[in-house]
Amino acid sequence: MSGFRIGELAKRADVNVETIRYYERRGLLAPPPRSASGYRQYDELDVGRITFIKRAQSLGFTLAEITDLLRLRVDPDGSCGDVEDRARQTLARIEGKVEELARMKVALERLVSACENGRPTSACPIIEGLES
Amino acid sequence: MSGFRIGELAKRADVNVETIRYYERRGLLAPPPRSASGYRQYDELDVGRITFIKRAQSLGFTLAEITDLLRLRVDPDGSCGDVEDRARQTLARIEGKVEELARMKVALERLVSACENGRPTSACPIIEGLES
DNA sequence: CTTGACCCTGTACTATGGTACAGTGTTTTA
DNA sequence: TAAAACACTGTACCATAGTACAGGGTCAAG
Repeated sequence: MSGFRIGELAKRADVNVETIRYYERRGLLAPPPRSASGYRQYDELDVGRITFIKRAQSLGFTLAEITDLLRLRVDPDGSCGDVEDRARQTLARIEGKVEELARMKVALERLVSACENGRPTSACPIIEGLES
Repeated sequence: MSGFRIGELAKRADVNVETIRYYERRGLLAPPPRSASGYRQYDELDVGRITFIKRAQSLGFTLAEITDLLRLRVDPDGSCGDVEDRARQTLARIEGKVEELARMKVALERLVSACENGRPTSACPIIEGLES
């Protein structure tokens, strides 16, 4: 319930202490209240905020995009659709990457089977197909 | 047919001149022959090599990984078992990336489908889902 | 025969997402 | 009460992937 300091928050959110201060500098975390001696005071909600940042990051959002997302959340005029649009854009990007990786995978699998057939490695028309 | 200089290669491969020299420094492009006056001489194949790098990069490979891929393609002595090993390692890496992207995709899809337009952002399930 | 476009090397700078001190002050614990 | 552990600010540093000069040399056109 009661507040804790940056080291404890770092442990709970499983990030580096420096990362928390970095997020504050970047504007991803609001400057928290300070104790009499100047120590940052955090609470449970801050764990959630960092979790949010880390999750969003793992979903392919940059810190700049996450800053936008966080700003949208605070904005009373922002609608859920705005966030959905951003998420859909990210989704499209991810799908494109998956498709291209699948193509690359097929090309490499063929290369491997060409090696198994004892073909000379100098002749590698499959990967060269990626060049055009 | 005939060779061309770095500016022409940059245009054809749609990259910056500096990027080409950077790739050469990084070992992604072999140092090309030089003209009498010291100008780098390129040919059509170099366009393909840069396209390959850019493609692989768009698939999420770092330049270090692409260096590996290129070594696989332009093998020094054609020891097929060695090449096969590297190909399999690269394949495993690709599969790992595909899985990672698939996880991101599923998470985002779930959150997007839970999102109903018209809700205020304070009640957006994408944001709520990311916090917990 | 000079101007402008191009190229050379080398170094410095950019952005992103942090991480690592240095030097100092504050709590905690043995 | 002293040392360890933690916190503070500020600055420097890391990797990645380039980009931008500075201060030259080269080459074709007018």
